[in-house]
Amino acid sequence: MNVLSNPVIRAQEQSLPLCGPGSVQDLTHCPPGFNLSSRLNPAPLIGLQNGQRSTKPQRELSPEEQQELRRKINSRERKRMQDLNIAMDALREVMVPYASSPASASSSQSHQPGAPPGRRLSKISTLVLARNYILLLGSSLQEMRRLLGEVSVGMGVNTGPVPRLLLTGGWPLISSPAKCSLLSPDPMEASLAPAQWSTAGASGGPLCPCGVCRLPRFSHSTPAPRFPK
DNA sequence: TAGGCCATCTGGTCCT
DNA sequence: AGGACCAGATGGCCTA
Repeated sequence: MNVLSNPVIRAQEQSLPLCGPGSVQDLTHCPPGFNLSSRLNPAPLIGLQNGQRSTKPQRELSPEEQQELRRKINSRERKRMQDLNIAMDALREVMVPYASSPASASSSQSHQPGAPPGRRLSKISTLVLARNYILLLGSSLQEMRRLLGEVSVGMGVNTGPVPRLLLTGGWPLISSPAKCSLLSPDPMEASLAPAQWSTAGASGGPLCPCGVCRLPRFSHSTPAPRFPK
């Protein structure tokens, strides 16, 4: 989203009231009886008897101070989310080559002017894709270790030039249970054939039914060089 | 028009 | 006390 075009942010920068008359903030964000004062200085917290949480009386803030504090908190949270999005974009940038893009293009979704056509990966797609890619790399590493071990034994060589790290194993494969196959693919199965991401629209492949990842299932295509040059 | 995705606000909780 | 983190709520935008 274009930050500069966001009315709320504009209001923030212009110190417009978030709620109440003249506010650009939607009224639904300001429920009936909205009272910033009561929010920043809440009445005795639910579940805490006799205000056990704070023994010190909260300093009473003037409405202006409350607004200023709220603006400050909002700004911090906005910054935090923007930093998170920057990191997500960096990850997305790395993962995009490994995801096939649908035919449809979205100008607003492709936030980069020179970005290739196609929809950009959603956040959850980026994360799931990255996770599976990491697992795939781990599987490849394991297989490579195995092959190197076979070669070493076949040649009657102990370890030779083979890096110890490769032979010692210890790749931190994730073994925690997950709801869907995409979120917990069998690493070895994933290593058997190169995985290819497909889209439901393009390939007709079934979407994952778990409702969490909302991504197409892995589909194995014809073997391709595992380490293309 | 429904659903997906997203940004933002907000209050609560935990940590330093 | 202040900041970081989190989750729920909400509205906007876009696509099928």
